[in-house]
Amino acid sequence: MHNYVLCYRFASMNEEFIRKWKSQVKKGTLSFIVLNILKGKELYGYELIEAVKNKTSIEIAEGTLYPLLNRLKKENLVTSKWVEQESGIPRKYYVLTQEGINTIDQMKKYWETLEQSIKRISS
Amino acid sequence: MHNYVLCYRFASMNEEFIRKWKSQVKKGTLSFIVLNILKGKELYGYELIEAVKNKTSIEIAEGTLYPLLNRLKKENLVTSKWVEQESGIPRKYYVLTQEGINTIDQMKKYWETLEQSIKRISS
DNA sequence: ATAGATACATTGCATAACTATGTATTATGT
DNA sequence: ACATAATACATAGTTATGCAATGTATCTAT
Repeated sequence: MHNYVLCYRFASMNEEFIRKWKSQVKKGTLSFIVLNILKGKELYGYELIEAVKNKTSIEIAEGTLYPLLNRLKKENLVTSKWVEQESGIPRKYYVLTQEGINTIDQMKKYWETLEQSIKRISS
Repeated sequence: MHNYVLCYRFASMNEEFIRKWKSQVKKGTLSFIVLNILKGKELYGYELIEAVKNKTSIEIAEGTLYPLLNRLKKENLVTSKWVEQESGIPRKYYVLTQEGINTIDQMKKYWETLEQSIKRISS
């Protein structure tokens, strides 16, 4: 009985660590992912959550995305425009700026170096 | 004159964004990197800073590494042992635990999925 | 002797993901 | 008709972690 309890505790500790780790990995990668998705086409916030999930299996909360989009806007990497709908709530579409495009290029360079380094040491 | 000043400001804003972004990318990747380096052999703290720099070009501050190693220790992913030197300050060597090895495997699976997703959307 | 490298460690700040919560509209099921 | 879920925006507070700054102590080279 004691053993079962202990096993459960160790297992959940590890899952907890992995859960927190995945959350930390998102810091930084998420802005890179969102900018890359916006490179293809203009999307609105709620749609972006679905797009990120479909393209990367990463599930993000609304409380994560909206502040992120506001930061990107503040940094002049994206702009936004309200678009009225025939029915329903208006949508705020996000558009990459030229500075945003330049920034993605710099991010990509760093990411590729990092990715290859990690591939070397983790194989 | 004004133009020069403006250009400089825009450039530095972007560099500042990239600098902060790189720092964010480290959150999460760094623990994965350190664990992977320790998989090969036991290292002490100061040596790890050099190893990370050599293998990934990532420069980390001591104020980053030592708290990180303490967290990994607290999570039972590594243990440490003091090793006296013939001359000089004793070194604290870090050793992967079995739980640490298991955790790396789980991290690796997540990382590879993420890496491939990002490769798809960023190319 | 003084500077710099080696080797450990902690404190406080900034950043960003996440949970919880809030508002408002539309669609769906019973 | 009414409740529930989905759509669509947003913010406040909590938590985790990188980093600059600072501190202690030893060894080496000039």
